[in-house]
Amino acid sequence: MGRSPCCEKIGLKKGPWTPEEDQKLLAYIEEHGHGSWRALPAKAGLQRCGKSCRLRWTNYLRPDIKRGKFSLQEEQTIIQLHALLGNRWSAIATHLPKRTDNEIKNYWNTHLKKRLAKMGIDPVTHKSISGTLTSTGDDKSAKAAASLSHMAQWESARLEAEARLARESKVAKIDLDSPTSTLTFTGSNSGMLPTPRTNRLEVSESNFAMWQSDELEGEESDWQFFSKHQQVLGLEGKEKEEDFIGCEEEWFTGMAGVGAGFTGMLLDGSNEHDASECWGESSNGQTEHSNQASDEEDKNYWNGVLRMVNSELPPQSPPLV
DNA sequence: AAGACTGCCAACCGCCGTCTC
DNA sequence: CGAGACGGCGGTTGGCAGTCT
Repeated sequence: MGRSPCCEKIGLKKGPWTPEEDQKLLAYIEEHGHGSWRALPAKAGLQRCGKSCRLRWTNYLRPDIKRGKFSLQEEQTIIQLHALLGNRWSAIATHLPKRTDNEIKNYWNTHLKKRLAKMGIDPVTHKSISGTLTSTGDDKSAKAAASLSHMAQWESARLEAEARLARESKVAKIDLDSPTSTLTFTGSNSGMLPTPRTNRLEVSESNFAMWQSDELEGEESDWQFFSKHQQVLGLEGKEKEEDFIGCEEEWFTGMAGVGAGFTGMLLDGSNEHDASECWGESSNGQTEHSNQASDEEDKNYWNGVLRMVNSELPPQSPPLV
């Protein structure tokens, strides 16, 4: 037997919201807070499903929503985070203050995805569709893909731990618009909260163990990858974060090809010529040069991603030089 | 001028994880 | 411990507006 519908369908309005409905919802939430969404429509005098009210509020009426055109900086952020996280719009939205996951999702589907596809880049994998990346004669792309996957897993684990902590510390009213992002492993400190001072996420031993146990079912290299960085992640302080970035040097060199500056090329001018240059697809024997250039771009690119994800820097700070 | 086509985005749908009893 | 309630998330759709023919 399936779940009962979230609300009685009969008599409930659907479709676009009228200004009057918006006003009612807004007024009610401003005065009482949303409380239980299911109970809200009746209390607010709305012929709507609670779910519909929640959606309207979170995607449109909330006062801290920024509407309108996405800036170049925001586009960069979306593309870079999508490369890391995939279609995890809510996670991406946490790094874009005042933007909703729905808006980001729409923007990706209607603009960015098409732009990538037009340039011959698979919007899902962020790799060249033509396969040029995997036919460069070395295993860089394979490494890169693996590394990207690792990063995604790593970030996923972080987000899960973050969400968990947010739940555990609801009373502490963590500001969800300021996502924690730098992992710090602690000892047996299961209830530890992120400290307001550093805005760091501290992963308790239990959370970490849970993640680890999941990983055990995967490739050993997954765990090795994480372990390798754990030492650095466990350290505190900005100088250690720099150590971490530095330690990524080796990893970055394996990243050549994946996302090789495509953010820049997307934003600077979305034509195939640019794409070819950035992807080192030129057929005139300048591959060596463009590989070097793209190595450098990769470092900048992924440094940007890491810095953004590890939001020691403000989310709006330029990830690319 | 009008019908066809396309792009965009607000809103809906259904699934999933967590909470509560 | 299991079932139902609830909120959140991502995929999809419907309708409007703009553009093309």
